[in-house]
Amino acid sequence: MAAEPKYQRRKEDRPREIADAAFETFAEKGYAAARIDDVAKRAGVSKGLTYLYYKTKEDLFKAVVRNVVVRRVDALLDDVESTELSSEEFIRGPLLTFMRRVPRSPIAIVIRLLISEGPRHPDLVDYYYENVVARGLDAIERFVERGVRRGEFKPEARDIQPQLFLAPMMLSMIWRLVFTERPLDTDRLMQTQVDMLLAQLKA
Amino acid sequence: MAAEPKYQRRKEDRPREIADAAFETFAEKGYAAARIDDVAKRAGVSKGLTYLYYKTKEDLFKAVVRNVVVRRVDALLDDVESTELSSEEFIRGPLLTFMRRVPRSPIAIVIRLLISEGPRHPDLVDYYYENVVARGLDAIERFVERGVRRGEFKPEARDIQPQLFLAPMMLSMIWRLVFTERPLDTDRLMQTQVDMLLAQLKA
DNA sequence: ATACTTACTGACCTGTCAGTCAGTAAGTTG
DNA sequence: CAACTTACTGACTGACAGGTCAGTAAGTAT
Repeated sequence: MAAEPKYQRRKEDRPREIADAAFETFAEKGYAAARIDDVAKRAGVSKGLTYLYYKTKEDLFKAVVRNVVVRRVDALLDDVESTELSSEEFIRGPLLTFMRRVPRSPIAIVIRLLISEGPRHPDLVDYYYENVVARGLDAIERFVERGVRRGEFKPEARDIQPQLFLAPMMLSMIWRLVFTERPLDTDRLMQTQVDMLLAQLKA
Repeated sequence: MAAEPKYQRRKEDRPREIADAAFETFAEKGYAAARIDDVAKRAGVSKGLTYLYYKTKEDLFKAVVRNVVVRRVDALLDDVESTELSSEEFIRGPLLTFMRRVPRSPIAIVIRLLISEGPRHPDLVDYYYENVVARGLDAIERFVERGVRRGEFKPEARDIQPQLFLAPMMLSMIWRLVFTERPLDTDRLMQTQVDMLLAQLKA
């Protein structure tokens, strides 16, 4: 009976496994109420190992946010940008789909964490702003600019704040986070916003 | 030298004083990181006294939210409703002002607390929904309805979701909470939204 | 004054949890 | 197989903070 090993040594995979477990734990309990013991148990690992890869709970938290962010946002933005549709088709298609997805995605969880813990982690907020918000806003602005150059949008379209596209998405996100089971037709919300914006933008 | 008293007994005022101090402390640190000792010190009171008026930290938290909510919302909604302006004037005037104020008001702080602590206090979330959100949405719906009956808005206006009015306000709130010092022209944001909505609503 | 009630204090108790580290065993090298 | 490296474990510690309560003194009644 070759006593099966108590654990495997997997130096490579541990950090990500621990970070994933931490993400789930933070998502459920929030930062303060999440125990490192829980994270470790979830990752199928001892508490001590967590501290081998992440010096402190705060480090782990930052790693989690960065991790989720880079893994998701790049993909999302990339496939939204590479398209040859007309501006209106693009807005009604890929962009709308993107906006619908975000409130249910892990990004929403990260936002919640940033809202509650942000003030005590200003560098994280900066990181998030530069890697998500700024890039997203920029993408929208470049898209509008392209529409204007193509003659699909009128020149005044340039004055529209990109945040106007995201406002209903934001509301939907918060709504879902807080009033989980209260109904809200978020699709219609974003649909209408897009209709209104197109009415303003189109040449 | 009539040794001045160490404290005064003020049974009536203590609860509110403590709740106010708690609100400030929660606002600064969040629920978990706020210490009852801090709250007590801020209220100029001993830790023990806090526990005379509020059985637990959680009780205190709930009292704080309810307290802030009832004290603010009634006033806000009331003076928005009692007006004899035309629908458009009303939207461009009092409603816009209201929307501009909220993100800087204590309501924003309460929202932050609800976002982070909501999941563990479902009754608080219900309370907040019924006393703030539902009433606000309802007010908007009744307002639109009135506009339609007066012939100022077209009948399809009834299909507009009231949340569309609030979306940019929501975004402004979150923006301020997270990216405190990053600029965002929130006034213009809401102004444009109102313009777009009126374009859709007007007969 | 004196006796009495109770708002209020603050030292203490206790459970919890981030962080440590001596020890163990998985895997590797010769 | 033995000697060695190091990924990994889990019992332990120290600090912190929620909650308690015996004692104190402010105010009141007689």
